[in-house]
Amino acid sequence: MSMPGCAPDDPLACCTPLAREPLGPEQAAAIAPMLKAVADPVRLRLLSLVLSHQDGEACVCDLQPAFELSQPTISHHLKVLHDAGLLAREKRGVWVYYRVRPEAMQALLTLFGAVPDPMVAPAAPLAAGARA
Amino acid sequence: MSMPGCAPDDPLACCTPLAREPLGPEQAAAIAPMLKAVADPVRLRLLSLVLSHQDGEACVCDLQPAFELSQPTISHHLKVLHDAGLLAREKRGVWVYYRVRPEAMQALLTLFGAVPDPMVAPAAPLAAGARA
DNA sequence: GGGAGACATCGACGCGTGTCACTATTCGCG
DNA sequence: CGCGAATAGTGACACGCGTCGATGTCTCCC
Repeated sequence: MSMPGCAPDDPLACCTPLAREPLGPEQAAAIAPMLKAVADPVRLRLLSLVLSHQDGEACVCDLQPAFELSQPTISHHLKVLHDAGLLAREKRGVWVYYRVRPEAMQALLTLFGAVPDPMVAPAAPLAAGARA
Repeated sequence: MSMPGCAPDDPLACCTPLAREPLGPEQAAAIAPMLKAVADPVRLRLLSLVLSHQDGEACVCDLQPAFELSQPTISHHLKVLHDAGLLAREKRGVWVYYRVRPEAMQALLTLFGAVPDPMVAPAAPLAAGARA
């Protein structure tokens, strides 16, 4: 109970696969904000835009023209993504460049990752009940 | 299904990787509901519970005791997950069994997958995406 | 057939959140 | 050194959503 990963407050380091075991309330509450951050059309497009942009980074002035939203609104969404750990900020001159954090993507992949048969259950007499 | 890929209203069949190209407003609007469905602690736990339950399925009476929520609330969350295409319903006798739809999980994995480490794949049609 | 249990639906309430106009801050440039 | 541009913060408003109690529907069992 000490180190087995999954600090309940660090969804990036944690993110037990959903299928591995029943998620505890604390873990769920820790992970949900990251998903809430992604669960918005504008933020989804922002992520996609940053990912597909030159060198994988983009500043607000690059992103805003893609939307019909005010600049504070775009800034707000970027802050949400940043606070959720999905985007990294770097200020260069007058511009602020955003970049997707690979750990976050990895965490999401781990979360929804299928239960890979070869991955776990070495000695577990679990009978491998599922999908036999 | 035809294969042109990415019908804008079918996030399950669609789900272009976020990093592949900038997501269009319609696509983002189509995918967001599925993510919104998952972006809730209770629903996250419900998914996890169903996935880890015996035979990968569970009825409401199996799930409700794990929460301190009313039965209608649990039913509501299950409906949200069902409407989002994440859960399949099957009524057997008096009980209703829920099961996670693998296509949905696959769609989510596809969405967040393909994070370009080596930049782009030139014209490679083989994709070879999965970790093989 | 009637009663009991499992689950869904409905209507209502309160909080969270996406949006905007306005304002503040920070930096480069002349 | 002061002005303008890029970005973030603030307060307000409207809508969405999670929750509940009450009620409806269906199915099994005696």
